[in-house]
Amino acid sequence: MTPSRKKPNINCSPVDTSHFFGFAVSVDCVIFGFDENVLKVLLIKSDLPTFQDKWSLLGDLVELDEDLDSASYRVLKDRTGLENVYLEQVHTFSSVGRHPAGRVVSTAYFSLVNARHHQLRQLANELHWHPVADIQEMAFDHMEILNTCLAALQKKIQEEPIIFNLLENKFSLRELQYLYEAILGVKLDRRNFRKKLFTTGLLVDVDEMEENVPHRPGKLYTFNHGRYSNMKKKTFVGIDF
Amino acid sequence: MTPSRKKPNINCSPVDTSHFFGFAVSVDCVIFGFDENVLKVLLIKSDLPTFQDKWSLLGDLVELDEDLDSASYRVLKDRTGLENVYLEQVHTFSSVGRHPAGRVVSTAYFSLVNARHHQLRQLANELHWHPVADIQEMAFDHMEILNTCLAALQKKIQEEPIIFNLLENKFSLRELQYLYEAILGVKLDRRNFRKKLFTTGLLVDVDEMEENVPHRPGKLYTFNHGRYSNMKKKTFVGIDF
DNA sequence: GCAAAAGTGTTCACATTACACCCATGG
DNA sequence: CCATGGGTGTAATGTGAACACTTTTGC
Repeated sequence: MTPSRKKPNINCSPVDTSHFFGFAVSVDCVIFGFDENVLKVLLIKSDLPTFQDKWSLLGDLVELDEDLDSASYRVLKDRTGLENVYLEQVHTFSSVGRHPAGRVVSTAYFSLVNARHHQLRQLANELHWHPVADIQEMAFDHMEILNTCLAALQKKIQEEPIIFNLLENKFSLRELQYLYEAILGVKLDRRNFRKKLFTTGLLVDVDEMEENVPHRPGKLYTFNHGRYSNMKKKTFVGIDF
Repeated sequence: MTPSRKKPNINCSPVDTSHFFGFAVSVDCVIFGFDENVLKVLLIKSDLPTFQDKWSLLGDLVELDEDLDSASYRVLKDRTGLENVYLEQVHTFSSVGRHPAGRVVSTAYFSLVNARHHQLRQLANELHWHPVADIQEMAFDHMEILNTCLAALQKKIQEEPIIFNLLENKFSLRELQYLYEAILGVKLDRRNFRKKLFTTGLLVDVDEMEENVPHRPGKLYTFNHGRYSNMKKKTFVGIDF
């Protein structure tokens, strides 16, 4: 390869760069959901000969007139039917041989959706929820992408209260605690958990109880979006365990 | 745009994707240094007509046979002459109109170098260190990239001891404290700072003193790489203020 | 001797942890 | 009445923040 210092630089001088415009760019979405007290991810089966019958993340090529965030939202909307979902860019994967179709650089996003509140579209290719803990092998470099996004999720839920995107609008403290435990892979003390969550001031008691549970019903809460927006302006909101 | 659900998907089915291979991919490196008790960043002047005389980050187009990390290392080596520098991918920027030469998606990295221990190469285009705090305007979307990378640096130095990459091999506690203060934009209590740093066990007293300082010389320390590697295996090393 | 920074401990407030019993509901 | 989880408080420990004086060197 020609040393770049002998070559004009794209940020610096006008130059014929046509030979560089040979990349495709894609997004891959790690769509997390929570169901049956287990953290799940939405996967599809690959038909590519190279990865016959391996599971793959949901992704797509980015159009030439589209940015990465828009492409991710598009994938999410097309696959889950949901809009206004939580979506966060994590990392860009660029190994030279990572895609058999050619030089495809892919930016990974994770998103958090309510696994019960959406209808899966395009049920072809066996679009399904899979328990994250059970996944051992995937197509492309998607196992690495999944692991990277899971680590990002674990870190992020201890910094900001994005976890509520995975729950119904109303939820019990038990559901919330099981969700934290499922994502972090730890057991938490119930009393300390309740104390900490209440002191954040981010839970609103909606004065309703669980129904149809085979035990004493718990209170239901919603996430206080308004209060969180105010807090964010001033300082970060840590929820550490 | 055609809804993607009517279109074969790159992760799923073989498909003619040639019309997507029209992107260029670049890297932009936010190269941080510390000198005169000020956090600085290495910039170059742009010759592009659109951004005449604006300052720009160091970046380059990625070759078709090169991944993003390699491209960043190449830029760094070419510009600073340094190898084995700390380099970390931060975010990928993809606004449709962000580069006048065409559709260029750029992945931002920050890197930490010792601003005194390298020789600037390619002194054309006024390659120079600039105090981060003084920068108001830049070419392209580089102001946004710089701000994003600075925020990433601020966060990261409170999670892992990467900050030592900005100092000489031997440093005084005062230099280290001033560096934390410069990056975080806060004042720290000297006694508490020393206490905290010593309890990490990451400082080795090299039994030398500062020389040629107009005041009582302080002890010099080095960063305990070996101990840090061991700690990393077990748990993360937080340095919070 | 003066200016400048090195070096050094204690106290207080707050946050985190560990831990056990009674209560409400469904079956 | 039994199984299941809901709901509650306190004591001990650890962590972060605030704070002042003496010492060493160069000039």
